Amino acid sequence: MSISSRFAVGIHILTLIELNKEGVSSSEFLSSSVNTNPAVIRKLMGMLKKSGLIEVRPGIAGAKLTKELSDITLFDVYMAVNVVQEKELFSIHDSPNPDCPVGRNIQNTIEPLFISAQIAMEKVLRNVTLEDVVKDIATKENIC
Amino acid sequence: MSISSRFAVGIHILTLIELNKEGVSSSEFLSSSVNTNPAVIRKLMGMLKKSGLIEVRPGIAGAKLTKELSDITLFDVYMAVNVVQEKELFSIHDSPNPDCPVGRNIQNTIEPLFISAQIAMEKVLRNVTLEDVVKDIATKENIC
DNA sequence: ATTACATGTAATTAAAATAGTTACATGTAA
DNA sequence: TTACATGTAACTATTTTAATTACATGTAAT
Repeated sequence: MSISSRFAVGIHILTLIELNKEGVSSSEFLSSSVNTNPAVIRKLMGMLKKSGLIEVRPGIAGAKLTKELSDITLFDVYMAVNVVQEKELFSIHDSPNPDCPVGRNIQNTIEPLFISAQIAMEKVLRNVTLEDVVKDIATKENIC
Repeated sequence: MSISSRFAVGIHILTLIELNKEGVSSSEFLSSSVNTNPAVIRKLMGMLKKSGLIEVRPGIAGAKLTKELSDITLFDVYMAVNVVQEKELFSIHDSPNPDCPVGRNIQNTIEPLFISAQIAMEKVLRNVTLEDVVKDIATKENIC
C-alpha cells in the first residue's frame, strides 16, 4: 500500500504558504488549491504547527512559516504529518512459531534489514528542502 | 501506513523452504511456522511461483526453490509479493487546482523526489540476499 | 457586546487494503 | 478409488484513508 497523500498535501500547503506570503493563507484558501475540504487542511495545519513548521492561531486567519524554506526538509514534513512511524515502514508478522528455528529468529533477523531500507529512503527526504521544491515550481512557471 | 507483512512472510517462507530442503515444505508445514492459515501461504506460494522463485505443482506436496539462495535478493521477494507498486510508494493527491501555480505544478515537482526516495529504499533490498538471512539465522541458532 | 469569520476538533461516512477463514474444485500418486 | 495437496473464490473483521458535517472556541472590528 502507498504512503498517505497527507505527505504530498503537507508539502503543497507549505509551498503555497511561502508563495502566498504577501497574502493570507487560510484553510479555505489552501483547500481550494489542494482541492479538498478545509477541515482536512486544518487537521494538517494542526500537525504542521505541532511540529513547529508553521504558526497558526485560533481565530486569526492564515498560516505563516516559522523557518526559512531552506531549513525545512521533506523529512521534516514527512515526520510532521505522521505518515510512517519510526522503524515501521515495513510490517512484520507477529507470533511466528517459537518451536521452529526460522520462526523464532525471523523477526530479529529481518528487522534491521527493514530499518536500513527505511533509513535509506528517509535520507533522500532529508536531502531535499522546500526551497528546492519552490525553485522547481518557479522554473516550471518561468518565474525566474 | 506500513507495507504489508506479506513481504516478511514471503522471506520467512523462502528461508524455511531452504532450511527444510531435506523435508517437504507443504503449505500446512509453512503455515505452522508462520502461524497463519494454510490458504494465506498458498496464495503467497502462488505469487512466489509466478515470479519464478519457487516451484510448486498442484497435487504434489511441497515447494522448492528454483535458484540458489545467493541469487535471490529481498528485492525479488518484495516484487514477487506485490507490496508496493512501481513509483507508488508515496501517493500524491490527484486533481489539485490547475488555476494555482502550485496546484498545477506540485505533482510533477514532487513525483521525481518521491521516486528517488523509493529507489534508494529498494536499492538496500537489492543488496541483501536470502543467503544473508539464512546465515544470520544460523548464527543465532549456533548452527555454525 | 455583538457580529463575522477564522481555527480547532469530534463524529460520521465510504472506499480500499489487510489478514484470516471456510469451502471446494482441481490435480497427483498410491 | 482414496487420500491428500495445491489453486482459488467468497466472505468477514479490522484498519486506514480522505471527505464531510457540525459545532465549540478564539479574535477583531463595528
